[in-house]
Amino acid sequence: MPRQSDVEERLMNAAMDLIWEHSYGSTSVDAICEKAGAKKGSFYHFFESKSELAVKALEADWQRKKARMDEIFSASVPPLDRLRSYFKHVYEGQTKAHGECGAVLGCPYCTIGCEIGTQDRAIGDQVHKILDRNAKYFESAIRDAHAQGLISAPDAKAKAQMLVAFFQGSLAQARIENDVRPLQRLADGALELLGAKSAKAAK
Amino acid sequence: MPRQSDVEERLMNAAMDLIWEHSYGSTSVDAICEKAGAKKGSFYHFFESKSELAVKALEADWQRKKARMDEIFSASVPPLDRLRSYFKHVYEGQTKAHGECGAVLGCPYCTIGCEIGTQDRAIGDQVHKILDRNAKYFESAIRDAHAQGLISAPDAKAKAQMLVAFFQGSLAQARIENDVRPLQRLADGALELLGAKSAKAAK
DNA sequence: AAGGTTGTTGACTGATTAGTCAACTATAAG
DNA sequence: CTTATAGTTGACTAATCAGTCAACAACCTT
Repeated sequence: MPRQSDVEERLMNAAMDLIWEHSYGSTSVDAICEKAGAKKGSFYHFFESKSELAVKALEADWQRKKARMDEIFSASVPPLDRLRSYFKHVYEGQTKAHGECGAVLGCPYCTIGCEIGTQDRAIGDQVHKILDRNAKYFESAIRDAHAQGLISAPDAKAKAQMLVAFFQGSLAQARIENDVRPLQRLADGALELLGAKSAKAAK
Repeated sequence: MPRQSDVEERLMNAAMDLIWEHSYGSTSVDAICEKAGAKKGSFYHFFESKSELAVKALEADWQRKKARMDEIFSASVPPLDRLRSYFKHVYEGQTKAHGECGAVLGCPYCTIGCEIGTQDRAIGDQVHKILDRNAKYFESAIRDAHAQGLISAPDAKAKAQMLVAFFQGSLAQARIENDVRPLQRLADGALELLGAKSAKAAK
């Protein structure tokens, strides 16, 4: 097997960065190639279209984050602490990105999904799939919290969807306002939404 | 004063329709002109750029909706009923749009804001302003509900922001999944989030 | 009916877009 | 060392993009 290269990975990373910071529509293949230090011919050697790149880049991005998710949502951690520490992690990540690029960027999946979900089914489905995976972590934490009597959530799936909506809405708000403040109260708001007994008491 | 025309209005309406259904980036000035039955020269007679059109179209869109908002959020209506009937109104509007164009389109403000808020400050600020106006309706309904002892919300503004996040998140979810289901439980979810005493009891 | 203002037209520009392609090069297996 | 394969290159389309412009038409005021 001849020459091995990391151009494919560099292209996906560059694409995620640019699309997240700007948007899918305003990110050109040329710009992605330039940022990745690759030529257009290489781009189309690895991907058959910009759309296909987006789908694969989204998947790769999720896979990169998955390990961290598994750690944060470890079953060995008390369920509400999982949520607390996840929201803290998100807040810190957003704050860091803000420092680096001067803008609060919100959730890349939701932003891309809203932008082109109605036009490009492949990308829309990919985003949907990833958000579902994310919701599963919420769902099992909620189910565990219910089982332990920490909250009352007989329908864990429905509660998880509500929590995802609140979470994604907060991220969208933060992106639009270019302000991390809506994300500061993410954990408290989530616990309040779940009706956690000691929402305010818990430090 | 010579010839009066409705081309300006037609252009703004066409722009909102196309941008809402597709996206800002994938909506060309040519497409807007075609849908409005106008020529490009006319476009640039009324608007100095695509960005300026977007700002004005957003404002005009909000002004069109404002009367309905004032009616729904009338102080003569019990506060929680205002929210209930608003969410019902949104659900019906989304269902209707779905029937007409085959896709659940979510909130145009949020979608546009997420897409280009980081790139075009004028559009981002306009979206921010409109979403703030929307939140004000929630806020006063929540404050009234608190005053009447229907809910406990000492900080009405914070609660309203949470509600906006949940609301916008649900709309984003619906757009991404192309499914109105996340919007069916909007009213119930909102009342649950607000800790309304008779969230489930109320029909 | 004259003149000035407002609105309309379509052809135009130059930049940018996604995507193509044939020739080229590096490499690892035989 | 040979050769098939994987990866690289840059020049190339053809379409589309936002925006320009000078000439033209309709209308109100006077």
